[in-house]
Amino acid sequence: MSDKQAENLYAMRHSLAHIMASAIQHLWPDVKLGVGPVVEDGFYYDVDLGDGEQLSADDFERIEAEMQKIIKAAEPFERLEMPVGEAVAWAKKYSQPYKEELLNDLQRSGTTVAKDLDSAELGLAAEGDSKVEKVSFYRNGDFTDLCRGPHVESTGKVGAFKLMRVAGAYWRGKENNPQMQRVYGVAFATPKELRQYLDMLEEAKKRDHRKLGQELDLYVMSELVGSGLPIFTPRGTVLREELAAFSNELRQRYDFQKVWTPHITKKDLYEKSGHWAKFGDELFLVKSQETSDELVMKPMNCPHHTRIYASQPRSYRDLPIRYLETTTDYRDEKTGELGGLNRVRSLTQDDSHVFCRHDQIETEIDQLLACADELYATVGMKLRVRLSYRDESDAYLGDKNLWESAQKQLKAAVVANELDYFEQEGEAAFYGPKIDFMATDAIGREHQVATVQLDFVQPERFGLEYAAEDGSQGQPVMIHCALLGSIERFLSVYIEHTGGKFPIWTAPEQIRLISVNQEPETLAFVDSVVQQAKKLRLRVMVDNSNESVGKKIRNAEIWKVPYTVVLGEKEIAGGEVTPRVRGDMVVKEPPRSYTVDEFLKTVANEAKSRVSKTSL
RNA sequence: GCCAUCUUAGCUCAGUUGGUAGAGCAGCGCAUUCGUAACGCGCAGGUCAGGAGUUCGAAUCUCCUAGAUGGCUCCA
Repeated sequence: MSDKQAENLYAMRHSLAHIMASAIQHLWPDVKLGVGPVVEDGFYYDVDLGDGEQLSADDFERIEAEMQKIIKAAEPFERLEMPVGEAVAWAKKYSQPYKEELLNDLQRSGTTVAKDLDSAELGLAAEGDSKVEKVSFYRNGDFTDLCRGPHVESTGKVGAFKLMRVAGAYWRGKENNPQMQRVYGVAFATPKELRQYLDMLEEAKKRDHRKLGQELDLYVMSELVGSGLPIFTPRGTVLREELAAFSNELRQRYDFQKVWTPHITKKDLYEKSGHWAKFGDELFLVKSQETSDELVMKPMNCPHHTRIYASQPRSYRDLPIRYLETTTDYRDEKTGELGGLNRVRSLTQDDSHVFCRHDQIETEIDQLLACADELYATVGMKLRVRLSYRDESDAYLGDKNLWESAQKQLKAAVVANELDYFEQEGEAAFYGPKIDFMATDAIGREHQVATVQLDFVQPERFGLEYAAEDGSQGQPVMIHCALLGSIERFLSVYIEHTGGKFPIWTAPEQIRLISVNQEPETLAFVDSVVQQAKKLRLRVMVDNSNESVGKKIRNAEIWKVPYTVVLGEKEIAGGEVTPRVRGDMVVKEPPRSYTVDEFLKTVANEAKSRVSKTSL
């Protein structure tokens, strides 16, 4: 899309927000309007119908019909400006208290907007940081709204749209503000693009990891266990363990050592690290019935790893020291935030911590970037990174100058590795800046996955030291890294990315053997193949049920098994098999026969080399 | 945590204005012994999420609780 097209699409979406607000105002004349910005794929408008009246999806048809009327009328968008004071009077006159509040803030702060407001998002009027004197309005037909534009020429030129959903949203995103109703719409320049977008949503629905998780028997939830606490079945556990093993293997190439830490600890550990002050209300508390100890479930692992480091005097020669632990943490997330595997209360991290000297930071980060690169190339997801910096708030610990240099070092590493990156303030951890990896899945959605974090704060708080070359005491730097992130979240992404069609190396079931009949000779032959496969550590399952071959093939397809092999008289006689290959893996046609040994060894090699296509 | 919607058999879903629950698949049994996406017949399976209320009568109406979904807020 050219810049010009993008601008035009933006104006269309923005104009649609106005048209929707206008339509809602026609239908509910007393509506109080909030803000109506453009968002990814569309727009929304926050409205308050008053008296607690609620919109529902059932109202969309009426609203859309009213919007179509406005569109048909092709009302021109007119821009008008007025001094802020006059604008406040306007808001009062039309009893628009939310607009009035925005305008008052605008006037009072003297700059574009109060700090918590993003003028672009709010569609606000002023530009630059200079004192605001005038604000702009846009008018179409009988509807006028505070807005900085731009808009399309007339309501007739807004492309194709669809109202999608309505949801509660706090006024200005503040939890204690009144809750308004946010009506979302998607919009595109042409009906065809809208269609494509809706098709993508359909596809996403088909791939939903919660749906596939059930269909493919990967994990279950139980009300007896609690929300946000997924339980992994044998199949799901294979996925978890294969992925974790790969993540570990990558780092073990760089001499990371596995460690192990308990899941509960005294809260003193987190008071020292600084986590208690920041996340105390999201920790699970554990009470000892024996002593007066107040324990907590660990929400992360870095403070534990500092205990291993600190357990011995360290020399500059010992560094870097690299610990690796794949372990489960527990966080008491708010119930409304839980969903599938994406956000859980028991999350497993493939966590690692490097303790190193300042002059080793660059090499260490390079190695971790290489690990992330290889992992995501293997699973077939494109990466870009977000450099997550601090902002000016007081949410961060440690010396500001150290932060500055840490942020610079992260950026330098990212640039040196020629990674596609963007920078964002306010996304850092409280103890240091991060490189956050964003992976794009098979249907174009981006997810946050791996992370590399630089930390000067915890070494200081824990008083970590090493004996430097000149005999003085140096302080190591910590580099946190998780390649998969949370394994649960990664799985949700991975399941949707693959659509449940897992490559050989992660497939819970790699080969399904189907017996043509239940004669003893057939079953014996099937069993001999199973024994050979097991020797090669292949995950093989047998379907010798009393069903038709067609039915059994169908089942194997439904379970998305990579290789399905029918075994009967022909195979027994010839000792050769003709594997049926799952559609997405095929690179060449037609299939041919292989000796059982040749077939199994090929599959074992594919698993070992983590390929996604078949070499058969 | 907040707002909205939802919860009927293992799964996917029917269930008309309140009159006491139904299908397909899966499961089990019988029959069949089958060649690359569904053979047939039969059987069993539900405190309609849980609780309280309104009513002669509640899957259906009201309230509470739990869980799920979509958002908001948050994410070490």
